Amino acid sequence: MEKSVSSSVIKRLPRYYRYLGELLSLGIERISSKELSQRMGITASQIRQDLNCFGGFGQQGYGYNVEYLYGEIAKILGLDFKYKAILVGVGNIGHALTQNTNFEKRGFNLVGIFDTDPQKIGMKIQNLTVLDYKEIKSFIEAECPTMAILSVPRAVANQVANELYDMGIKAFLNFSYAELAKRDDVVVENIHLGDSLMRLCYKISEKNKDEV
Amino acid sequence: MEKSVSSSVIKRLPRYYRYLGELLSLGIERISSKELSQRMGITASQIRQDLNCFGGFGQQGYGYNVEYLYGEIAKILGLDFKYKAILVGVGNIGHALTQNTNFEKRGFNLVGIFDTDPQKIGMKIQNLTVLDYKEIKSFIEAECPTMAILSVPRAVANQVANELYDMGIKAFLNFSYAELAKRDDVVVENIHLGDSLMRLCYKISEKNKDEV
DNA sequence: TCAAAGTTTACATAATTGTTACAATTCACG
DNA sequence: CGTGAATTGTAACAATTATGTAAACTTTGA
Repeated sequence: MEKSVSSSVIKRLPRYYRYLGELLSLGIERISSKELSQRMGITASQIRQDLNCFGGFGQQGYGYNVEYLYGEIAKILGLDFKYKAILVGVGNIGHALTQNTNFEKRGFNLVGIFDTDPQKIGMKIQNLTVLDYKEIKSFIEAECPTMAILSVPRAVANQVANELYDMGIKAFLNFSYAELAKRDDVVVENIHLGDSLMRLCYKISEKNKDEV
Repeated sequence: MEKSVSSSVIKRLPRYYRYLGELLSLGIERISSKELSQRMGITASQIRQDLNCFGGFGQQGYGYNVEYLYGEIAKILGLDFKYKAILVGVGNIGHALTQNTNFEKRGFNLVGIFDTDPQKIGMKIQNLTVLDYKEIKSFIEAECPTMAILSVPRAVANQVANELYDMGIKAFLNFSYAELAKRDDVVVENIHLGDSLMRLCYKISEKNKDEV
């Protein structure tokens, strides 16, 4: 097994990808770590070191080819393979996600939407129909989705996650305020909006202190 | 000026707050760093050191009083003061936010909602009416909000942020895919859903590699 | 009242992460 | 085709962050 790459590096990868995508759409063909560092506000050497974790994508005296690097990072992130995803819980956040997020460009393919609320079951969202949560087991058995977007109330989050786990889902994008119980064979990305708000609140308070 | 607390510590504070809130609702009066560490999955030593950045909230031989510590962290985060916030852009995400997020409990008070779309202007959301973005200047002058939740399309994000900056807003919760230009006197929390998806994609891909 | 058990605090140590510096390489251009 | 400027890749160094632990303090129970 290769030496694993530190999570600090992984966290930065999507940001590199984002910037490269923009450069690409601007028609820029090549970029040096120095110029990219200025745009991104991090040091050039960090960029070089980060990228070197995965191989030498640059060329001395030339820099990095934007299109090539963009493609390589996509491969590293695994965006070239489309994992099937389901959305569980059509709350406002869940609904919003389906509209705004371009899953296809980020490694996923949304194949099913589920809820328990009779009012929501049957609704058309994008090109999908909201299904009854009761049917989720047979759906998962048939479709074998890899990932579930969990957008259910806090109180039931862990229960639902456990049920899905037993049905074979080992990856979650968790929007619920609850913290999912940790398991070795499960990967989770949490999006805790409340935490972000509180961090922002802290920053504002700190800034105000300094100014007084 | 006191020595500033590292951002690693700050990032963890909301999570402590969340766990303490839960303990509180469970009626647990006191907790040791050891037990909390087991629940949270981090070392006891880190918990103690993190908390000690802000003062000695614990008592040797006793542990930490949950209610007291909860209150102290709220004070540190600045949640006891309610900053006025406005929502700019009633996209799906923006709309969802107003429904799901309990701003009041996280240091903010939502006082205005703005959009440019005539179809949305006039809509009632919670107890607020969506106002025309054209009116935002006079509104800001009158109400002096501290923070803006930016939920506008990528293409206009930086322009809107600049306009708001000129009107006096120096704190942003940014949901747009764009990266806001950095300024010294502005604080920003970014929520890049796409990045989270890609990180999750990476984790899934890595896990699959290991298993092969 | 006293001793033992438990726990924080404070600090020393270890591990991780980021930066600096420079040799090796390539490009650009006359 | 040769020289100089540009740029990466990488090793050594510095800074930050996390962990382990001894000393001091508090509670508890007999």
